[in-house]
Amino acid sequence: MSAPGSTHGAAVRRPTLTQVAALAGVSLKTASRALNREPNVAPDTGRRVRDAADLLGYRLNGIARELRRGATSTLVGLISGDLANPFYSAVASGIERELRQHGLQLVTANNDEDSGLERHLVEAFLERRVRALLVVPSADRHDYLAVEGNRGVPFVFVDRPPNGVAADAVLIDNSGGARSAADHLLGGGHRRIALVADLARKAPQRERIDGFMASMRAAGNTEWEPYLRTDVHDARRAEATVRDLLALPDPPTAIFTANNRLTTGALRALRDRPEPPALVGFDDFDLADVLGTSVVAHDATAMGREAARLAYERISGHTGPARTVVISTSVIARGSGERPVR
Amino acid sequence: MSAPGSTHGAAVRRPTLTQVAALAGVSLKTASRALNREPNVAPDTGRRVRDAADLLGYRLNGIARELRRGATSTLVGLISGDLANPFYSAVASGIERELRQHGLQLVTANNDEDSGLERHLVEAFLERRVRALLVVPSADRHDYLAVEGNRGVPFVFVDRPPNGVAADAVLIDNSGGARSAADHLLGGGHRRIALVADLARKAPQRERIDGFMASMRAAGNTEWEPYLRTDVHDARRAEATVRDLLALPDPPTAIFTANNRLTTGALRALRDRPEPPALVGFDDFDLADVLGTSVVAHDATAMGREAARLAYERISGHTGPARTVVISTSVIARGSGERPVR
DNA sequence: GTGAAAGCGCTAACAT
DNA sequence: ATGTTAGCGCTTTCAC
Repeated sequence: MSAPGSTHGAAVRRPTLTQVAALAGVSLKTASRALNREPNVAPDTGRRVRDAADLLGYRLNGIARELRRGATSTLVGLISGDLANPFYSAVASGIERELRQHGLQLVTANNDEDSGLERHLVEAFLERRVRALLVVPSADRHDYLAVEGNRGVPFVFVDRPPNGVAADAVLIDNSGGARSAADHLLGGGHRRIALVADLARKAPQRERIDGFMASMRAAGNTEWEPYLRTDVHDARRAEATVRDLLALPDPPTAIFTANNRLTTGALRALRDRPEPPALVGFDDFDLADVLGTSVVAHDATAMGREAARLAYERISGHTGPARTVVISTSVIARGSGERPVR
Repeated sequence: MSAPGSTHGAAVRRPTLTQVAALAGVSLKTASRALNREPNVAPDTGRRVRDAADLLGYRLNGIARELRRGATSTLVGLISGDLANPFYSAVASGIERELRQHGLQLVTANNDEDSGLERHLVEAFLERRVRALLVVPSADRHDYLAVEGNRGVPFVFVDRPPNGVAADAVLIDNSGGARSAADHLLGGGHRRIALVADLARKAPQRERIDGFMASMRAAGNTEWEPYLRTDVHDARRAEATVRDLLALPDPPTAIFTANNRLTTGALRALRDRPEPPALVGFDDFDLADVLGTSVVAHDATAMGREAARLAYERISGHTGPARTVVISTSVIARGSGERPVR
């Protein structure tokens, strides 16, 4: 026996509009009109229909409605890395807020940084007839999307540019951000500056590396070269990498970490060091202020919001060439990046 | 003129199964069988159909399929607070991973801590015929859900218990966690212990407050009483509250903050203090190790995973009384909670 | 191994 | 102001 209010009685088939109409003593279409608050329904009829609906516990079948209205849902898909990474969750949060304003809902999926899975997810979303698809792509090429865009499903690339297909994108000024970090450290008199970066084949990392190098070149500095470390993919390896750097005979006097995970690892390695090197990290993070960590900051939530906005404009019928929105960066000096050369 | 590979040509209506069948020269049903890899299709026929589908850029219409199959989607809804809060995003990440194993997809929505909006979102999800609904509820009562559960949509409450309706739930051992934090501080010799808590009307906070008080009572300690601060709802107010506490004539020698946001605020207030009080925070967080912050930890991702598991069992037909899974906590000593009494 | 007909629950078009 | 008919794109009978 179920307790009163139990949510676990036997599943009862949901009532349909036909049943509501029958109970209210009106035709199907009248019931539809009444529940959708369309004009041309007598107030009394409307009330009778709504009472019948309440009595039966009727709830509109969105699937049937969507099929009839043209097989297009109110869903927008987001394919990204793990939401447990604060960068992705900040992006998702920005997207969700923007979409909600337009009555759209966000469906999220994690690509596990696997391009095969990513493609599979794209297909699944398209089958579900999402109105738009936002992707923080893991795949290196996206040719297979070209045919889709022409079928009216707008794509927006987030954080990483499209490759092999023209599509809207929202990107961070990676190169500029990296240059300003590098200049910041050069300005402090540093010459032996280490760069710890993630997978160099991903565009954002490549741009950060290139930006950093451009600054060094402009300053006529080549002393940084022995301290370049790329393809460091998680915090643990970043920690080990930084420890190794500091154990060198001529250790770097400053370190630039190219994303939030790497900064975390570096902070662990620098912990308890009496005379830590200067440190600037790409991506701001919670408690960076308390830790006194200087960063290249940007607004990930705004990035999500802009991506959702671009998608919404396409959904609303905007046509025209692909657009790219660039999110600016700024150096926030909190101490770690201003440590003197030792 | 669109560039080749442009995603923004005119929207072309998607081909239907009927068109694929016509092109392949078979009947609608045979095409359906072939694409769904059902038995009883000649290999050659199957190939012809799939070629036709590729040629047309056919993609199954999931909406039509779902309608025909009984108007139930492969979506599972999650209604929670802002994903920008790492607690919620960790929960979402755990849910998403678990659901994916079963071919289900996660749809997220933010309730903005507003019970009216929450109810609206519940209705929207039900209209979309989600298979299950996971909620970190903001509303205080959930009676209105009772009628829904009986219609076969399983509800799982996450982090906060259902009130007014029987439903599955995944909860943290808030009381036990708070007691162990309190005991930890008492064990360090502290007597004037401040408790900084969020909205006391939310169950998790109330339980943490009650657990803390129970420990104090058991230890015969009443000295903490002047230092109780509740309804501190964000990091900024937590920072101010802690500053105020420390400015008292007899400041507390230890502080217990009842969630991650409040701990963040407290850390800001304690920053640069020469002799900070002891601090233990509820909820673990990134970089707590670097900051040396002692916490009551629990596994938010596991919480999401358990919630998804409960939901999936209901979806798969499990009936029976509502179950509650309790996620255990543990104190992680990192220094801040072990500071001596001064 | 293949096909014809019916219908999921709703809304659009066209009566009345 | 209300009702009738048709049909969205698919899967499910049931027949061949």
